Amino acid sequence: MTDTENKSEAPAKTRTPKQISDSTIHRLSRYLRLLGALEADSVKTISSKELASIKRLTPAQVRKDLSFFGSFGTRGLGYPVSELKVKIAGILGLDKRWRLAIIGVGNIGSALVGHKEFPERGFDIRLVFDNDQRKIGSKHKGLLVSDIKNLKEELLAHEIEIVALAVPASVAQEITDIVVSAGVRGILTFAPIHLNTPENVFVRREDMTMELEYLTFALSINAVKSPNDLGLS
Amino acid sequence: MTDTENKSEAPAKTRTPKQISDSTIHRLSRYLRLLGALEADSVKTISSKELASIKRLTPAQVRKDLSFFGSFGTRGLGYPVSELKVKIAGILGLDKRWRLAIIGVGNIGSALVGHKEFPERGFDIRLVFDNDQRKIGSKHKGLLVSDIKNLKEELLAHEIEIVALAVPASVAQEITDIVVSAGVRGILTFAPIHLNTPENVFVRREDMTMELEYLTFALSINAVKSPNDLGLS
DNA sequence: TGCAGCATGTGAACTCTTTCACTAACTATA
DNA sequence: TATAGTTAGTGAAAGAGTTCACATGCTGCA
Ligand SMILES: NC(=O)c1ccc[n+]([C@@H]2O[C@H](COP(=O)([O-])OP(=O)(O)OC[C@H]3O[C@@H](n4cnc5c(N)ncnc54)[C@H](O)[C@@H]3O)[C@@H](O)[C@H]2O)c1
Ligand SMILES: NC(=O)c1ccc[n+]([C@@H]2O[C@H](COP(=O)([O-])OP(=O)(O)OC[C@H]3O[C@@H](n4cnc5c(N)ncnc54)[C@H](O)[C@@H]3O)[C@@H](O)[C@H]2O)c1
Repeated sequence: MTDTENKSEAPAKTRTPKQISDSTIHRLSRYLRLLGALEADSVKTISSKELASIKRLTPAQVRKDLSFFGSFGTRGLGYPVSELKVKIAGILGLDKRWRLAIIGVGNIGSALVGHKEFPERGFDIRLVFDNDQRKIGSKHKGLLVSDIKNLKEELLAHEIEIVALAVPASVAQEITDIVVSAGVRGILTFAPIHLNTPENVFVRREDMTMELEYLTFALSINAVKSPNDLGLS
Repeated sequence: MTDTENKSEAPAKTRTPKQISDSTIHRLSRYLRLLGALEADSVKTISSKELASIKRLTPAQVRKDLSFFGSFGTRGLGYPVSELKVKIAGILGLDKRWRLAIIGVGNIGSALVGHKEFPERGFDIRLVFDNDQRKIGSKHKGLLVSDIKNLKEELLAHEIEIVALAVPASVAQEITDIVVSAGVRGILTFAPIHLNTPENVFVRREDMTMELEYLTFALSINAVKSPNDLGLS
């Protein structure tokens, strides 16, 4: 920790390094998707107003998000589509290809293995693991299923950077520990439990039940109260 | 102080009805999961401090979340596990079973159909749709695949309340329009595009690519800068 | 019954995020 | 070259969400 001498009585001259928020990063992903579509349509420039139209965002939001990373637009004109796309990709770390492994080739795991969008966006699934003898050694959509027993060695050998965890919750933590010991610092998990990991490992959870419960909450409130608002979308 | 009897029987004069945040609802889901596990272990009471340990939450956060909905604990003791579980389930609208339909029985769709946790948590998958003639009429994990042509009629007939959309992005919007016209007000979508829906329809998006890009952003920053902080977790 | 200890519930402070409002800067046109 | 029109960039204000801090009120025990 530490770093920054900040904290004195200085009223912050310039919003120093700045902390980038969770939501800003997610929005960058969305801008990127839209820019890809625009580029395919040969659109040359786009204004913050048009970019904002991809959802219920405001032009100011778009400009602020981008301003954290630099000045990419031209006043009076807008942003150059192709250029901005490259910039955002760079910000998100997508100027390189990433090596992934899928652990657990069950319902979710196989869905991931077959997903065409991943390689298109820079994610190469290099390894697939399971502990089921019937699956190990078999080809799964072109990928040989490896034995979970060799998890650490194979992750290291293939220099895997990100792992998608699609195993039962009961074994998610123990597998996580091995994954972390293999130097993997990015985990996308589908198990509905909290994973304990060191500070420098990033975990994102894809929790469908949680999202469904968000919907039931919203629907229940709305059924009882007024038919709109509550700010949920 | 406390709330003096203003006019009417309106509670709280200051902090008005209040808006419940997105994050509070998600945390309630997580509390609920933990409470289920605790109940299974015959734990009788739990303090906000212990509840907070499920992640990087603070006891104050837990208490604040719950306080939006009432006073469920006992000072000096904590919260009664079983009782709190029922209360939170009620808040989230889980005191009833919900009728779901899955649209698109491809990679993701079949994963959802086979997922055991859904029925356990109150979600009954009643219908499954596809437009592929080879799939229509066949049984998929016990469920007959319906023809997408009959979407609206079947949704209405079965009084479907929530739909999970697992179709290609290219057809997601048109299917959404039909779904909405059938009175469905909750949608969980896996297509990586923004869906246009009326105000009173709630949409939640499960976007794996976005989460992966969050990881690549975090990993890139960390590779370049200091090996910790930046507030990302 | 009284006392010590403990954990809730909550206004208030604080921090983070979004929106506002204005200036700077470029394009297009005449 | 001047001028009108447009839009990015950005401090500052406003709005949300989180954390603090403490009084309140319960439990358990002597
Ligand atoms: N299927 C869904 O729609 C869905 C929805 C939400 C959450 N999830 C979660 O995603 C995870 C995976 O779900 P699923 O439906 O794919 O389950 P699944 O049972 O179909 O697949 C799990 C796979 O993991 C393998 N496995 C089990 N133990 C292992 C081990 N120790 N090492 C390696 N592999 C092991 C199994 O052999 C199996 O292939 C679970 O945690 C589940 O709760 C699934
Ligand atoms: N598979 C993944 O891991 C993954 C990851 C992220 C996002 N997604 C997204 O989830 C969605 C589904 O992905 P998938 O991998 O399951 O795709 P898929 O192609 O395996 O399945 C799509 C299914 O939808 C059906 N379908 C197509 N058009 C239809 C129509 N008009 N009406 C009804 N059914 C129709 C197809 O027959 C097929 O069964 C896509 O939008 C995809 O981008 C998938």
